[in-house]
Amino acid sequence: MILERALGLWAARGYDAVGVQALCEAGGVTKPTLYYYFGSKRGVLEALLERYAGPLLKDLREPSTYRGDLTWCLENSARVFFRYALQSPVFMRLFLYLRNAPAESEAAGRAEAFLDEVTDNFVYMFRYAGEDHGNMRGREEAYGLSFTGTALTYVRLILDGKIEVTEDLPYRVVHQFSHGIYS
Amino acid sequence: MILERALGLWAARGYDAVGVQALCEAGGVTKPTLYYYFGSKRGVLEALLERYAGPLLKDLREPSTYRGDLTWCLENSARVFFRYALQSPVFMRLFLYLRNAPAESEAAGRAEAFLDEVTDNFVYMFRYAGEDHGNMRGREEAYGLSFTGTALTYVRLILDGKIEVTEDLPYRVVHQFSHGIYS
DNA sequence: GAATTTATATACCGATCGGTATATAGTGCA
DNA sequence: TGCACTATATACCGATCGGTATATAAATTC
Repeated sequence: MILERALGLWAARGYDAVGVQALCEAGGVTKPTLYYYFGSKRGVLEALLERYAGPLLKDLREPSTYRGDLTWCLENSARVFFRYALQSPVFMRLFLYLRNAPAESEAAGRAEAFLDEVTDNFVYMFRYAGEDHGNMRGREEAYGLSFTGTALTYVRLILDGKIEVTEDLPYRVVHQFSHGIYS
Repeated sequence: MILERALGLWAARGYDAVGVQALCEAGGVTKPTLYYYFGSKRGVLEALLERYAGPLLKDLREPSTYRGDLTWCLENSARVFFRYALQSPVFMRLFLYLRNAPAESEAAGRAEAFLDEVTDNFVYMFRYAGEDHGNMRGREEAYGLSFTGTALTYVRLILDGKIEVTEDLPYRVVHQFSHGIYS
């Protein structure tokens, strides 16, 4: 419950702008109680990431494991992202915020491992896929990074209500990524 | 000079994490002096955006004005972004940070107008281009948003040293955007 | 039932937050 | 010279920051 409220506040106003006192009031506890369970403000963020980013990483693992069908991987990975954007929009807002937070900020430091793990999934995926797609020669890494950016760009658009989430959105996004906007 | 130092501090640690006192010490002035010129902490951010984001918007205006050659527009717009990533990396870091900052944060509120203006450039560009490219039917807006995201994804990769900036990078990015990764 | 552990609250810590009241230097001009 | 104006500094404001010392209530164990 405290974690949910903290997520909401941080996603709306940012990590530094929401103090421990505000977290306590939102969660209906007092400061010593919060420090009893989490140890510090940073500890609350860590528990929060464990709770929410853990499942996302787990859900991404299977679709991002290359088994011969790159398009299947991309579409289903995108599908996971978009599902989270619909079902956990507040967490995904925090996710995007942390991903672009200044490197030396406390929040970004704690989130870095999680964020890198997401990207690494796709870099590895393209590395393995590259063995079957010779024409990607040497661009596997760039494609992994690029796809992560593309997927999260669309997550952002979904969160902002700029595009509608239809059943075929993963197909369209991956098709555009794979064959360009003219096809 | 104060603005430069403020830019550096905010880009490295975030707007909320760097107080007015720190800005003053970094700039070699005292608080009343800073408040004499800028009125408030928020005022420093506004002056900062005026100083740095203004030129970026200006430099984007020409390449993003559609005159019949969409590829030319995209490549030269990308070129502007990448040039800024190389020449003003600290500002571009702040730019990405502000673009993904929580909606209700003070910093994001002040930056919103600038950020929207960047995106709007490309949305308009695709709207006009759509008149010449019938097969884009109804996807002009999505393409404008998507291209902005793609360009900034690459800016991020450049800032993080993940990809090298070569002369043909704008061509490659736009080619991938236009024709996909397989071509 | 006594001792121990777990969980919660009151009240406080020094430091820093954004911002300002007040005083005083320098500067252009009559 | 004296007046107005610009520019800078000292010292302070109440509020909030992250975090804690201490006390006590509830549950568990012996």
